[in-house]
Amino acid sequence: MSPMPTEDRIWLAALALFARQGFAGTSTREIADASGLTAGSLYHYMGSKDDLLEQVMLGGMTGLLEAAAAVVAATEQPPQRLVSLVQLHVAVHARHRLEAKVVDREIEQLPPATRKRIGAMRDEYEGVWRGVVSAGIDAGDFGVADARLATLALLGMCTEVATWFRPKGPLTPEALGLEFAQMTLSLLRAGRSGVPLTVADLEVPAVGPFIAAYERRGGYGMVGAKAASRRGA
Amino acid sequence: MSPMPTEDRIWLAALALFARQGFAGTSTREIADASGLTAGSLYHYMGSKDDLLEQVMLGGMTGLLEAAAAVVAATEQPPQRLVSLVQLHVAVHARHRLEAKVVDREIEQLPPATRKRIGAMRDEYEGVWRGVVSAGIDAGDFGVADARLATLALLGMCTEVATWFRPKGPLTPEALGLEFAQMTLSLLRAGRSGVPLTVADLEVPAVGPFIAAYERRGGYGMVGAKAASRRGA
DNA sequence: GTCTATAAGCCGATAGAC
DNA sequence: GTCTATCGGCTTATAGAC
Repeated sequence: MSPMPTEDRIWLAALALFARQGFAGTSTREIADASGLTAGSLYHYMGSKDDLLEQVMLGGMTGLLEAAAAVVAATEQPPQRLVSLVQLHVAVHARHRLEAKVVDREIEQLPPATRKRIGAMRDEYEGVWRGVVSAGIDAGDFGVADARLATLALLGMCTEVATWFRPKGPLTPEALGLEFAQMTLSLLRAGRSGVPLTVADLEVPAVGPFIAAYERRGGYGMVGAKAASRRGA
Repeated sequence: MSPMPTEDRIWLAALALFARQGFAGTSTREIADASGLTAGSLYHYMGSKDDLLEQVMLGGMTGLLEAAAAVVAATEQPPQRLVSLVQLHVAVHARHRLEAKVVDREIEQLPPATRKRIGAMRDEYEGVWRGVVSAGIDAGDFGVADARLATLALLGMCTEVATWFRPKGPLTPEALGLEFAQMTLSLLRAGRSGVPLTVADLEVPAVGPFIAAYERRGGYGMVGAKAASRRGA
């Protein structure tokens, strides 16, 4: 087995520590220890502790936005779109739960400029969901009245997956996404003329490619951005 | 207007700072500044920064557990029970969103002994919900198959309220709780022989007394526990 | 590419004056 | 009850040897 590159060891160590203890609760020495380095050596790979967080957040949000765009491009009707968005969000929050937890909880730790940028991306992502829910209500696909409230409820239930999912649990990320998609349709009272709509009734594209779209840019593996980070600084 | 007691100013300042920046991201000097004191004076009121967090978490979880017990005592059928649990949880997470956010996110920051204690309380609370969902499935009130999954989904959607609720928004905490209760029944596919059950069909006790049960012990106002904290130390 | 050594500053907490 | 002053330790980050 080939030894893991130092960059990746740092990335994974930081992700695990930030997810468990929070960004502010993690010292550079802890990251160094967990990576098998000393504190000073860390700065050969990263610009600063802040830069490291910025890259985690930017990578995660970029991946999520691009994957959501892929979902919208591959589907047309609100029910299919929403089912795919939920499957994607849940599977990503299960497969990459450490990264997702950091992205979801550490926005306030970013320096103001970056915080605004990430906040805007978060708003855009939420807007995609709300747009689909709204369109579904207008088209008579969903029986709920308040699109904003339903969207917030759905995002909440899907996002919290990152806090409780365990890889050794009974369900794979993809199977979990399917279960949550069904609960989503129930919550929205999806259906027409009193006949409930279930996931089984729908032709839904496979989630795999959407998860792949997330991992293409959103996953780890681009830690070698120290140069880019220094250029930006 | 009577000036706010120093204890309460410290409590509210710490709550606001812990909620926004996290426990680890907040210094005792910041708490002191926001309370109109110097760092040293803080220790006339608290044993340590850890003690302060412990009191927030213990107070919040105790309040939630006692209020949930009041719900269980005041209702009998699973649908009513769950509707009341959701109304309570949502209204408390809206009315006391700073405290709720801290309780929900800062468990890992506690020293191990306290962490275990709070973790056990959290498990107990989740167990109450799961028990009601399970009982409802067994009784034929709910159409979902997996009680564990449904419970996690519901707790997730209700807990996230603390992150997005704004007091100046369109809904009061109580009205929001009612909307979430309805979405809960939909998600669970509540009803019998194909006829959906709505909140309007149920006789549900008023939430007010349950919220009051939370606030009796769970709210702020018992900061004067420095003595108690010192006794314990 | 990794180390040691260290700078400069903030941290939680205490002592003691008033 | 609040202050000032301060301790020892830990923080992020850099410099320079190897």
